[in-house]
Amino acid sequence: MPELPEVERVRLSLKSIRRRTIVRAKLLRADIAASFSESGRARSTTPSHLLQGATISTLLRRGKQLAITTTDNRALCIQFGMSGRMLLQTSDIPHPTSDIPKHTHALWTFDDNSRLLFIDPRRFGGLAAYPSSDALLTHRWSTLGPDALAITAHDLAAACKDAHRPIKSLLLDQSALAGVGNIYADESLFLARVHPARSAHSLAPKELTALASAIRFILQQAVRAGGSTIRSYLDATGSTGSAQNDHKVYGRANEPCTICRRPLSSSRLVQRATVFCVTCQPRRPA
DNA sequence: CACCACCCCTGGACGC
DNA sequence: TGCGTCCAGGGGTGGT
Repeated sequence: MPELPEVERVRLSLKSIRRRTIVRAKLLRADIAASFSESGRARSTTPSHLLQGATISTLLRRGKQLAITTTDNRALCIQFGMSGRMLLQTSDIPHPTSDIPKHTHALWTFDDNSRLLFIDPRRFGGLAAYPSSDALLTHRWSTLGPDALAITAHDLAAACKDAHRPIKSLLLDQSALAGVGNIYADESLFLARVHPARSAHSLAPKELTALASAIRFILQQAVRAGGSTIRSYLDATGSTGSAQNDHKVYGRANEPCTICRRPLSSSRLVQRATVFCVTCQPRRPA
C-alpha cells in the first residue's frame, strides 16, 4: 500500500538509474499501461512511449505518483495502487528472461545490463506515458492537490473551506491533498487530535495548523524510517521500512491509546477502516 | 457541484 | 491439509 513515504523511498532507491539508457522496454501485460499524446488524448502504447531508447534524466514524485523523465523529455508516470512495486536488478547477477517474478507487467533493460521491473499482483496500479514532462504536468498532475509532504496550514485551510464531508474523506482525496492514504490519514488525525468524522469546514484555524503540521511530521518521519512495511512494501532494492513501528492507531483497534490508555475505537468511514481515540480525538473541539 | 457507494483485483488470514 | 470466506484499499466511474 504505497503512500507518499513509500513512493518517496522508491524514488530515492531508484536514483542510480539516472544517466542509464534503456535499450529495451517490454510490456508483458498491455492493460496496465496507458499512453497519451501532447494534447492528452489516449493512444496505443509503443515501446518508445515506455522510454525505450531514452536516457534517464530525473525521478519526480507528486503525492503517491512517481515519474521517470528522460534527456529527450519523455515522461513515464508510475502509479502503485495497492500492491505495485519496482524492482531493480543489478547487472552483476545473471537474469535470464525466464527468471521473472510472478505478476511482472513491465520490464526495462539498461545499457549496463541491469534491469528494472514493475510488479503489481492486484493490478490497481499502472503506467501512464506522456510525450513530455509538460504533458504529464498539464494532463495528469494538474488534477492533484498540493503535495502532502510540505502542506501548509494555509493550503489545508483552502481545501477545507466549504467542504462539508468528513475531514478524513478530504485527506484521502488526492485532488485536495496529494500523498495521504488510509494509514497516514489516521496517524495524522490522531497526532493532531482531530476526530476523523469531523466536517472539514468545521475545523478551527488552530486545528488546521495542528493538522497540517501533523501531516508533515508523520510523513517526514515515515520517509526517514524507510516507509511502512505492513504486508508487502519493499523499495526498489528490496529493503523493508520500519515506519510501521511508529504507528499509534493504524492496525491497533481495541489496543490501549498511547496517550490515555483507553481502548482505541474502530469504525468504517468512507469505506475505509478507521482507528481513532474517542477521548483524545473529541467529536467537538475542546 | 459535492459527495458517496461501488467496483476492479489477488494474497493472506482465519474458520471449519 | 485444503477449501471457502472475508478483508485489505487507491482511484475511476456513475449515481444521488
